[in-house]
Amino acid sequence: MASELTRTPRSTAREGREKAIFEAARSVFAEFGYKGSTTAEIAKRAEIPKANLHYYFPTKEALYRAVTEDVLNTWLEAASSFDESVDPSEAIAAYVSAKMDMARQDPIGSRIWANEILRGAPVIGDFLETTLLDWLKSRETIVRRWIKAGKLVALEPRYFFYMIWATTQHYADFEGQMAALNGGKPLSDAQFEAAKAQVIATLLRGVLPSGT
Amino acid sequence: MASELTRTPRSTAREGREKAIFEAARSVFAEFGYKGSTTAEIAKRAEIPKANLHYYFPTKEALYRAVTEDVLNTWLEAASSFDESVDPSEAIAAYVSAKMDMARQDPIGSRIWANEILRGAPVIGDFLETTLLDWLKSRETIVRRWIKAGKLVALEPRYFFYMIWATTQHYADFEGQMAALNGGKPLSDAQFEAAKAQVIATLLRGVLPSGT
DNA sequence: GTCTATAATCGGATAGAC
DNA sequence: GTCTATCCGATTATAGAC
Repeated sequence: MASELTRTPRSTAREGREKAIFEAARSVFAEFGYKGSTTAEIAKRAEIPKANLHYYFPTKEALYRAVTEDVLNTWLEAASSFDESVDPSEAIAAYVSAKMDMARQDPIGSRIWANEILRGAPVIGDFLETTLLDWLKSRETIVRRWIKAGKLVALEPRYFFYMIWATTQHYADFEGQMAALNGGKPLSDAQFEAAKAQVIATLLRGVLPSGT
Repeated sequence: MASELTRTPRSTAREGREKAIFEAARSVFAEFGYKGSTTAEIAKRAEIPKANLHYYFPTKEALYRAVTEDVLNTWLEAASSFDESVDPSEAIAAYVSAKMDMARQDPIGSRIWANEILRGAPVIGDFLETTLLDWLKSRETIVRRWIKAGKLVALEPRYFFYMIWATTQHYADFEGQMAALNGGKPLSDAQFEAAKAQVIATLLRGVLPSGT
């Protein structure tokens, strides 16, 4: 019938509401952390009654876990950009660039991660000890190979990755501080691109041998 | 009398309890942020009844403000280490070293700051826009002078300071993540000193002209 | 000054009407 | 599927005994 053809399919309506709740939850969890967030505030930002939220996500923790899992998947996607080149300077530039773009496009995801670490990582602790550690170890091997080949100065790869993570995620996690120092306005696209270019340049200069 | 001489003076007893509450509050606020923290948990960690806490600090917010103000003072103390030398390489090394030591010795202070920024800096916003911005501007002037004198490569000073802040504070804010990647144990003193030396070396190499 | 008891409110979750 | 009404434990804060 007409109603069958014109109305939004049931499953799509559900997906739309779930997505609204999900996005609202992301913004609240990013701002207040798990404990400081309330289902009432999430429901308010999703513009639905609180009870309705509990219909789609039975508990606050289930909603938090769904949000967190999504953040980890996004992180892994960006991580893959490290592999796309064999030359250290290209690999590092591509990875840092991807992480900077991620900080710009999805600062909320980065903040959810930061809040989770700050409270002791009760939910993503396993991910850190397994998937993340595996990723890190395998990339450390690549970096050590570069060092042996004289393509990179001698350094402990792990602390170099920490430096990359810190610097890039700072543009997401401390966006508010940067805005306060920028006349109350977030970095413009031009400012951000300048920052990104400088971060890449300083990091590369810091680890590539002289005269490269 | 004997009791006058042997017992802890009244003011000292008060100071001791205030300090216990203060330290407990620091650890709780650092872990859960303002909203996620409860006065009950703070009282528990201070090992006093909850009502007693409210005697010394009338409200949760008053306690939070006291804790936050202390963090800002500590930050400013470390900031002064940037001035102690005129040579860029020495000034930068001294500042980064001081910030790294701060991250190691007072990670809680750094985490309180991070949590405050993550929720939009409602309490320290004024500090950021006035004192911190003034500090940053004056140091940018110094850095620009070095660049003009050929002592530093061309760069936007602000993003360089962001890089220093990000990298050093990462060792406080993401200590939990680093521990998870280090077999569940925090960085040893030796590991931390190696990281600190590498951070300084990479940053200096990244901004000093070739052959310095 | 200290602490027990409690008021007042908030927050997570559910029952049950529609 | 949706939402109003509500339960009940948690949380901030205070009153008032000691």
